[in-house]
Amino acid sequence: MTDSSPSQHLFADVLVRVHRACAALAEEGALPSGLDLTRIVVEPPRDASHGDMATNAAMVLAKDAKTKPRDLAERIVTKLRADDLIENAEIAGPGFINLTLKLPVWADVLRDVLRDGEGFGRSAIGADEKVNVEYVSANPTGPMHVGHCRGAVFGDALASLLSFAGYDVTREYYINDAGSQVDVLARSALLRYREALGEDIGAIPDGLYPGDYLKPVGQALAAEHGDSLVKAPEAEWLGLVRAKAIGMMMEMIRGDLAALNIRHDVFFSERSLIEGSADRVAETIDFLREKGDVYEGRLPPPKGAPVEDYEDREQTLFRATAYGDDVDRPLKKSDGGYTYFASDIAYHKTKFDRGFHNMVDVWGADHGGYIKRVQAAIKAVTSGQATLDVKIVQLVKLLRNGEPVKMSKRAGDFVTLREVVDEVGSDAVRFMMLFRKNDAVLDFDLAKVIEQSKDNPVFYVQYGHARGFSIFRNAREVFPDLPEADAERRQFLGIADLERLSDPVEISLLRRLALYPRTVEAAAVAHEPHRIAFYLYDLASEFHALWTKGRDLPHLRFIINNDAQITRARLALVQGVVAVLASGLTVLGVHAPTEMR
RNA sequence: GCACCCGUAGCUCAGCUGGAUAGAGCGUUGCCCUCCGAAGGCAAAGGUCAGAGGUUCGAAUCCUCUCGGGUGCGCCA
Repeated sequence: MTDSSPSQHLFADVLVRVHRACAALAEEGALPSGLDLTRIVVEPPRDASHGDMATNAAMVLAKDAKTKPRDLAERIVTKLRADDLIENAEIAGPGFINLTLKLPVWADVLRDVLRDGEGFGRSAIGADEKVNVEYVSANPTGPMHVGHCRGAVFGDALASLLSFAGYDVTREYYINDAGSQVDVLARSALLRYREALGEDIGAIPDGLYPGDYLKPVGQALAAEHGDSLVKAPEAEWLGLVRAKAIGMMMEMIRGDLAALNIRHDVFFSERSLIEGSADRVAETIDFLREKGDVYEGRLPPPKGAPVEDYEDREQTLFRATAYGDDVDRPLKKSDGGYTYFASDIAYHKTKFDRGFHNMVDVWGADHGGYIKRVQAAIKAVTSGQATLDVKIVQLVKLLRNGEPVKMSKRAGDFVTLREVVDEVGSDAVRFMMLFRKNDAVLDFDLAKVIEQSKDNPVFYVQYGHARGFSIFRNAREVFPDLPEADAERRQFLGIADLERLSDPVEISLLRRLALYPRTVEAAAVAHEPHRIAFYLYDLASEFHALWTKGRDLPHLRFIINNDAQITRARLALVQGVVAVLASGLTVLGVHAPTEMR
């Protein structure tokens, strides 16, 4: 295969061949022209005995072609058999076409991997389109706790995945620094300030933040202002103390994120929407009002949970129902300030104004009821030109040996993210958070994730990578000059006689490698990074199995002392596995170790 | 009451956006290994995909209803 496609995507290549076969049939008049080919897929068969790949082309096209699926399959098969990639094509079941590829195809796949290394699997489907991924966005009122960490890891991995798939990704954090919560923060900090000046403040009153983490803020304020704020009225110190506290909280949060190997490109301040020369929230409301999407009106009282101080009044409403939401949503509070929703509309409008037509928000499960209104708002504010996909991450149940972990009172009744990362490491946290679909609740067992056993997926996958390097180290008895550096080693192994990899288990492993680019694209399109984690687990599993086979069947060992040729080819296979494991782990933000300690 | 998410093996979960005989790990049971490549291997049992209808060549997947669990429901973010 000399005309390797830009994506090194074997499944995409074969799909092209199938399209070509259909086009040829159309030209001969055996098929109507202008058929919709987009529903045709080429996928791995459930059972390996069915061949290397299967396509549903005949079944999908049969109706429009006004023929029976199996008859049409017959014609497509004739074309496909003439293809230089395809060894054999057979019809099965209701009209599946099972394809067996020519053996050299697998050597070509490995050649691609050896050429591209960790870049294998990189895709261009994103076409450099801009995507904004907003995640974490925790309130700047304290350190991050475990509840935040799943969304943080998920968002970060999704951003990496989209980037790997060819999107131009911006990682963004929305700082909620404008609501009443940050005023509470400021009042809490002022108390710590008085404490730092030597005053006995007693117990922290209800409604204020009790955590010790505000003590450094108090000390910093004392150092900067002496006792000048003690007697000042709140109006004088509030803004100043608030800014200081938010600044220091954000520093702390950035530190927490850094411990998880997470960084954002943009930290967007909610306050910046209304401070300074322009009031972006007012502008946005005016914009919507001109479109007729904002009006003054009344809302029926909410059902279910009774609202204590409910008051039927006329208010400023966004016509969310015109865009798929269940009720219209208020934009102003009774005190005249904007609702959080109003700010959020303006905020998402700035994303659009900054050129993002693709947006992804990562939220906690408790915000699920908020999705419709924000999507409605984005439709209104961008005239349908932008899309927002909201990914909900479910709760994490923190366990230790199966028992729920008690909350630590000191930090203010929550387990901090830092405590967890310090205990089990960023790799374990990240991988386990991603080894589950985002919308399923997750049990996270502090004891199990650091276990060095097959039962621990983090270890299992990382050990696969390390085992590859262990094989390289042992291989130096046969190839003393096997290079240490990745690129050189890939080149060294790339000249191996890869066609000698012909044992069914070796081919099976190569088939798995060929699946990687397809997995990357599917995961990126679906916004589901967990698919990468599961793929890596499967790949590692198959690699370990092959290694183990060498115990009973010495001829299958990677290193065959009296046969440098086959050893080199198998080392190339190991290199392929190592490269893809490293690639996937990098996408997930997990370290790929060269040895386990 | 309404909206959204979920329901798959004893347990924890995948299932590639509608494909073939629904998979994996744990647990259970039975063998093998425990010298040549430590952090084991092989195999078996185990299913009304919550239930009932519908859509079509074909449904765990899409639609409707029912049951069961979670989340949320002006002026918190």
